[in-house]
Amino acid sequence: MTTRAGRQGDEGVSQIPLPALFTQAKDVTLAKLHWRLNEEGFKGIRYSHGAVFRFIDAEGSRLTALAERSGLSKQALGEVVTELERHGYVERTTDPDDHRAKVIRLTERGTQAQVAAARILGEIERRWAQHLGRDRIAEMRMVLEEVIRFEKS
Amino acid sequence: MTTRAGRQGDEGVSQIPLPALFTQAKDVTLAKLHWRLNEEGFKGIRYSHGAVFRFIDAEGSRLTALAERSGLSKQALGEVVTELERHGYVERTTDPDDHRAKVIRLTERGTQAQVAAARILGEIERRWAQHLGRDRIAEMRMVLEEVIRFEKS
DNA sequence: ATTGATAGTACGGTTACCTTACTATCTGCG
DNA sequence: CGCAGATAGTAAGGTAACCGTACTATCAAT
Repeated sequence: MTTRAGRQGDEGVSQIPLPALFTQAKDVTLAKLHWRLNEEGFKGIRYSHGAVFRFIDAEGSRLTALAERSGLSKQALGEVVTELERHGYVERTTDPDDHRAKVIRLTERGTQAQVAAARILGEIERRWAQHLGRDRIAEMRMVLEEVIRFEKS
Repeated sequence: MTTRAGRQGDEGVSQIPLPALFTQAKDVTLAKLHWRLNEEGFKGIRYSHGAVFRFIDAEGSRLTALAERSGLSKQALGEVVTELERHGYVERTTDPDDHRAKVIRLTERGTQAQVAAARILGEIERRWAQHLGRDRIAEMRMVLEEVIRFEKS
């Protein structure tokens, strides 16, 4: 018995803790995404900006709506929007029907970035599927979703 | 054709982006781990403290060694150690052979926390295995590791 | 017209890191 | 031996990504 696994109650055995595994997976994926975005000329986009790109409506959304959908506070989201505005990815206009509210809308460039990000993430996943197995990646997705749902309930 | 998937080039389709999936999986796992630790009386342990618990040697380790293993800077790790010291989980003693260096060692309580954390993570994983399938969780682990290795190379 | 809710902003705080000095100590060489 | 250069750790200050608690502007409803 040199290095055989699976004695009896041996479960995980893979030594590396789950949170570290998830964190590293997230990190390598995001690193690649942002590297590619930069490569394609979408400068100044950072991790936190995803909260806007992921949840904004085509016709624009209110700050409060984006905050709720992303689970961030209004302030946190406000800062993100300000940065994206500075970089020309979104614009803030006062809602004509409600002068308290502002509508945040993707600019042409912002839409391009959104499309590019979705495409790049798709490419990353497809490359994984090619190298590690299409079914295995699909399964990983499903199991991750189930795990999240399970722990949240 | 109501809601059937798998037309042609349809790959991920699961709408939720991979980084979000990984992040949520990490978050729910860590939330549960720290909740349980607290429940068992291990107070004041935070996410970042894992860098010490995961990488420290039984005979104690130097700050520099822990920093290297965890990928953090010496300063970042120094702060973490200071906090763990305040909470009584580790102690810092000057290395008798090299007075520049200090040896960081788990206290009795620190070792208990380390053991508890490992046990709890094992329990979490076992529960997933019971509810979602033992093989599926094992596969998820493997695929995650492969994905990480793949993107890092 | 005032009162209470709502949209967004301002200000300050926290966590988890980082970089750039700096001090103390050790090691090797002339 | 004595000093140069490396190494261990600390100090100071900065940044990113958040948070909560005010506060202002506006709206809606009596």
